[in-house]
Amino acid sequence: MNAFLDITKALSDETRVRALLSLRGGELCLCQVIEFLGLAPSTVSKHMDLLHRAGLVERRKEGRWQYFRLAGKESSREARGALRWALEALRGERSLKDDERVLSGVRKKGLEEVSACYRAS
Amino acid sequence: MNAFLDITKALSDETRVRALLSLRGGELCLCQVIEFLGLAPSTVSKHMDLLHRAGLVERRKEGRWQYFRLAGKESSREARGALRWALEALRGERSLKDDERVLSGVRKKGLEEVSACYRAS
DNA sequence: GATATACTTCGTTAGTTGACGAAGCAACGG
DNA sequence: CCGTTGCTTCGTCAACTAACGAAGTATATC
Repeated sequence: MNAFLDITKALSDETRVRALLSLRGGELCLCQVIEFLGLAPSTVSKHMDLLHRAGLVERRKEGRWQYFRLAGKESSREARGALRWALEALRGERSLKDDERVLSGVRKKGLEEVSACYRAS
Repeated sequence: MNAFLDITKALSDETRVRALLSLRGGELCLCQVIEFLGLAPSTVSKHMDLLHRAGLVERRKEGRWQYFRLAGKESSREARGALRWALEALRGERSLKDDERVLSGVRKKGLEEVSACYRAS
């Protein structure tokens, strides 16, 4: 029940769902998610931590960068089931079209450029 | 996205999840859910309304009684998918064993007896 | 080492939520 | 009608949460 509630709570905030879906195209560095969402680093860090603790997202540290990707085979059965459902339920969601556009921009930039942008704000 | 968030928010509260699962054995009157949860009628009414608005539950009014049952074919594709996932994820959940016991007691009682009990509290 | 960079932790603040009880509404029973 | 009963609505309160910025930590780079 607790694992289930951790998952549903993680999925019950729009910002977190957008962050989760931003990983559909593959792994992203935290600074890329920050740029994508346009929120304060501390806020995004906390969101990603929540997604991770729910098991929906895996993290990988490489130097100073924290990379996140969607949960895979290493994650719990419950988290993978939730992820499968969420991705299916939100497939083609119209209200997320803008996000996809912004995201492809973020993905094209190098990490340095993204970081510079986040530094400037 | 809004429909999705309505569903995840509905599922992100333990009490609501317990109420939802209490309908697995078939339709229940609100007063039975009240007795099952042991909460104030106004509180339970609001919880069931939220579940209904998320599409996870259908309601039926018969005289003074409000009956609730799990979403069926009349509900949205999204709600049915969510329900399928939630039921599967929580199948056999150990922490809900007590609930099942209490629930079978509530189901055995007639509606009048349940109401009397709820009146007394 | 010193500086910068990527991220996290902490404290604050505004808005949300779950609980309750009181009062209201609707349907049945006298 | 009039009271009772099942449920809903409303106002209140305590607890939680998302957002921020400031300060802290860890990892490169000079």
